[in-house]
Amino acid sequence: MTSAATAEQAFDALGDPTRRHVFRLLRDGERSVGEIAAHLPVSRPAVSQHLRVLKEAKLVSDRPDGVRRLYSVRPTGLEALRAELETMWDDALSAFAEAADSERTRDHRRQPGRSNR
Amino acid sequence: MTSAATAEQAFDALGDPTRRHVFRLLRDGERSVGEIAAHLPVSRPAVSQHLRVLKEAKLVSDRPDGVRRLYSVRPTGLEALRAELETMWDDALSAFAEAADSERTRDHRRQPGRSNR
DNA sequence: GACATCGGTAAGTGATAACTTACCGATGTC
DNA sequence: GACATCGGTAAGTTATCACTTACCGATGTC
Repeated sequence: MTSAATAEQAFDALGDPTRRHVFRLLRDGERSVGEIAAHLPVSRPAVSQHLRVLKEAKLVSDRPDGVRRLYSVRPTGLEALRAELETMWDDALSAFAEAADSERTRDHRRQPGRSNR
Repeated sequence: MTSAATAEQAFDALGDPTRRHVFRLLRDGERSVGEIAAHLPVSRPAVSQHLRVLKEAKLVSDRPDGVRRLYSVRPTGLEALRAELETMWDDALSAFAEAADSERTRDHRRQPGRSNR
C-alpha cells in the first residue's frame, strides 16, 4: 500500500514548482540535502519534506554518505509518468483527429435542430 | 503574456487529480461541461474552473454548440509536457548511470576520510 | 568522551486553491 | 416575447499544503 509507484503520485509530486526545481537539480548528479537547499530560496527542512514526496513517488532515491545523505534521480517513477503520458498523447491525438473530423463533417452553417443528444 | 504554452503550466494543471480526471474524460471525445460534471463528484462550476486552468495550459480547447459548450483535448500543451519529460528522462538516465557508476567505482568498504568536498 | 555537522521530524502558521451556492447573460424552443 | 437550459463568474468557506523554527538523533572528527 505504501509502494504503488503510480503515475498519479509522479504527477502530484511534479505538480509543485519547487519540487520540479529540486528534481531538475538532481539531473546533474547526486547531491546532498544541504547542497540542494543552497540552490533554492527555501529552508533545508522544506527541502527534506519535498524530497520525501519525491521519494514516495519513486522519482528519487537516497543513500547515506557519512553524515550526509546523497539524493539522486531514479528512473522508476519517471518511467510510469512517461508511459501514462504516452497513453494520454495517443488518445489525445486520436480524439483530436476525431473532433476535427466531426467538426469538418458537421455542416458549418448553423443547423437549427443540432443538439447531439 | 497570457499565452506562453509552457510545460510548467501543463505540469501544474495536471498536478491536480480532479483535473486529470477531467482531462481523461475528454480522451473519449469532446464533451459538454454538464456531461463532464456528471461523471465527477464535484459541482458544475468547479468543473468550469478546472476547464479554465486546462485551457490556459493549452491542454483543452472549446467551441460553442448551441447553448452548450464542447470541450476537447488539444495536443499543444501535451506536446510541451512530453518534450520536457523527454529531456527529464534522458537526463535522468544519464544521471542514473553516472551515479551507479561512481557507486560501483567507489570502494564499498567504509573509507574514513570519504567526504567528497 | 566532547564537539560539530548534517538531516529528519514535530508543531505551528499562512497562503493558496479547490470547492460551494447564488446569480446572470447567452442561446434555443414554444 | 416567455420560458428553459447551459455555463461562466462572483463571493465566501474550508481544507490542504508549502513553509517556518525548534528540537533531536546519527555520524564523523579531535
